[in-house]
Order: sequence, then C-alpha cells, then structure tokens
Amino acid sequence: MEYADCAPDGSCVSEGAGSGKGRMRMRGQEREYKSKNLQAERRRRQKLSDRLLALRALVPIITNMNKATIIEDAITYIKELQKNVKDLSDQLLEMEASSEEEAKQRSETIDAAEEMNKCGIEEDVEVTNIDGNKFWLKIVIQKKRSSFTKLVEAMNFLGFEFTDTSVTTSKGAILITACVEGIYGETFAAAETRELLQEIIKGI
Amino acid sequence: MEYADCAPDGSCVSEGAGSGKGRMRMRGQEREYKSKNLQAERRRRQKLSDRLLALRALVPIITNMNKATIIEDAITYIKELQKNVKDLSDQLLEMEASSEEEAKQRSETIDAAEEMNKCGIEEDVEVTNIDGNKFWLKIVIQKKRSSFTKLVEAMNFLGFEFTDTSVTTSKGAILITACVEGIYGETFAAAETRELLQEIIKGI
DNA sequence: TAAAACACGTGAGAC
DNA sequence: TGTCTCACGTGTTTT
Repeated sequence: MEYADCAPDGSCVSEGAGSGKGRMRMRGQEREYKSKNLQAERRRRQKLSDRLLALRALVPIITNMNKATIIEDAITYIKELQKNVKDLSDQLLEMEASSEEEAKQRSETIDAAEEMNKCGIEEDVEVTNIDGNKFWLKIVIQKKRSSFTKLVEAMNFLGFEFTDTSVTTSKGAILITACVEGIYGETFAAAETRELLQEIIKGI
Repeated sequence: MEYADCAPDGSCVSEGAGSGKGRMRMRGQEREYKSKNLQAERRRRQKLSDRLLALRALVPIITNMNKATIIEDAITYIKELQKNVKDLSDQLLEMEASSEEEAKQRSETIDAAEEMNKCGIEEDVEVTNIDGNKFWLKIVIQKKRSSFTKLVEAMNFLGFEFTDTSVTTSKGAILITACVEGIYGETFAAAETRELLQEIIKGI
C-alpha cells in the first residue's frame, strides 16, 4: 500500500512522469512546486476515502469492500429505502383514509356533548328496585356510537337481561328506560346496581 | 481533462514515473506489459466514475459536483431516508394499534353472523301501516356496532320519529320493534317504507 | 495568481 | 501464474 519511492512527508525520490514545464524548472523550485500540489492531492484523496468509508458504514449490506461495489451497494440501498418510504407513506395514507370515519365519530361525540350542555341536559342514572332482582332503569347519557349496544352487552355479561326497553335519542343525548332482571338468582341492591351501571357507562 | 501526452487508445509518449523493475525491461515488452494494466485501470476508473454518476442521479439535493461532496450528499440523504422510514413505520405501528379495535369489531360482526346462521335466525323487516303516516316496525338484523343508533339517525333524517321502541339483542341478532311516525305530513305506503328501511339497513 | 478538482499512468500487493 | 484493486505523484483545467 505504501509507495516505496516516497518518504512519509511526501518528498519523492522518483523523477515522476513530468514531460511539461514543471520539469524544466530548477531542481529546488521544482520540488517545492510539486510538493504543494502533492499535499493538496493527499488531503483530497484522504477526504474522499473517508467519505467512502462513512458511506460503507451506513449501508447495512456490503457484498465487497471495493470502492465501486461500495457505491453500488449504496445505490441499491438508497433505492430500497426510497421504495420503503413510498410503500409506507402509501400504507399510511390508506390508513388515514380509513380512520377518517373514526375521527368523524369523535367529532360527532364532541358535538353531541356540546349540544347536551347547551340544552341543559345532564347525565343521569336512576335505578329503582321493582321486585326481587328486577330493576327499573332510567339512563340519560351522552350520545356515542354503539353506546347502547355496549351497555346491553355489559349488563348481559353481568347477568342482567333486558326485558322492556325503550331508547330515544334527542339533542345529543340518549334516553334509555328499561326493565332488567338478574338471571343468576343473585340479589343486588338498587344502589349497588346503580354503581355498576355508572362504572359501565364510564367505560363506554 | 484530456491527458496531453497520451493518445486515446492508451499509447503514451511519456516515459512515466517508473523507477522499478518495469523500467529495466526491453522497450517493446515494457510497453505491452504496461498497456495491459493501463486498460484495466481505465476500465476500473470508468466504472467507478459511472457508479458515482449513478449515485449523483439518485440523490435529489446536490450541493456540488465534487466527488467527495457527491458522496457526502449521498450520506446525508441516506440518513434522511432512514429517519423517514423509522418515523413512518412508528406512525404506522401506532395507527395499527389504534385500528385494532376496528378489526375486533369486524371479527365480532362475523361471529354474530355465524351465530345467527347457526341458530336459524333470519334477517327480517316488516312494516305495517297503523294509521295515516304511522307505522309499526319489526326488524331483525345482524348485530353490528352502532347499528341501532345509525338506524334511528337515518330514519330521523328521512322525517320519521320513533315513539315506542323496544330493542333486544340475542344470539348475534338485534330485534327491534317500534312505532314510527312521519312528521313532515307526507304519507308513505307500507311497502315504500319497508324498502326505505331495507336500503338503510344495507348501508349499515 | 493560487488553490482545488480531476484524469492519468504506474508500481505494488492480494487472491 | 495473471488479473484486479489500490494509492501514489503528476500535469492540466477550472474557479
């Protein structure tokens, strides 16, 4: 790797390939003139070599250590990255389009909440024991997507069955009146059932 | 750019910088030996130059045409691309996590459909005219998230108001019985209202 | 003019 | 062995 005819500081013994004016100068002047170009060229080469090394460090797949193949691998890597970026942004765009509805639902929910407040409707949960484990419910909650379904599911899961149910939506609120019956024979207090319901509603 | 002392085919007039054995050979042999290496070196240089050109073509922002700066720009571009890929995939991951619920809902819908079919429940829409623009509805549809809310909204939009409504979910199906009344004074036939309803349900 | 960038030919080492 | 790759010093061109 080391140039045999040159000392580390750049002073060369070799005559060089000069065939032009440089050769015609006096010996001392010639050496100084050449030396300046020499050092600059060395700096340039080293800089380029360093950049190439940095590039090689950045590319994960390296088939060969050659200069040309390093650049080639970098090229394929850049193409791969560009493709990745394109695919990902396409996918993301698709995702965002499909989640637009979700955002719409969220804004609807906010609108509903505002309308409720504006009309002075307040959320309310009332539970009255009718007979044994049979309760009459009155629920006023903010309108959300699928809130009624979720409520029914949760109550079913807890062992309650809806019998006579009435649902109305108005002014951003859902008004539910229903009779529910505990089907597992357990008996609940009205207050207990009310807390259960409020917990469920909080989760909706 | 062109080397003054060399013809395009590579035969050089210059004596070269040789200070080693190569110089000691006979004149004819020396030229042939050097020539071979010369052509190979030319191919190598051209290949490297071409790769560098291709790299330059791939990088959008080029501050300078220098070899070193071309590689430097490529390095910064690769870093930028890597960051882009990372950010995008993070965002996508987040998106997917938030859309998990949606997929869950979809699978629930499928489960509901299977359960309905297994239990022999069939979708049904019945409309009976009670008095003027007042109808009694009986609807059996597959359980989906927010289907009831959507139904009520659509009917409200078309000018119907729900009065006495009963909703029950069972075996993957929603059973709705209700009285609706056209509030804009228009009169609908029962069959017409039924078609309207089926259109709405199809859209849910 | 000086400095920077480039292409060139060449010797030496690696496989 | 020959072929490939590299670093080197140099002359020329460009800024």
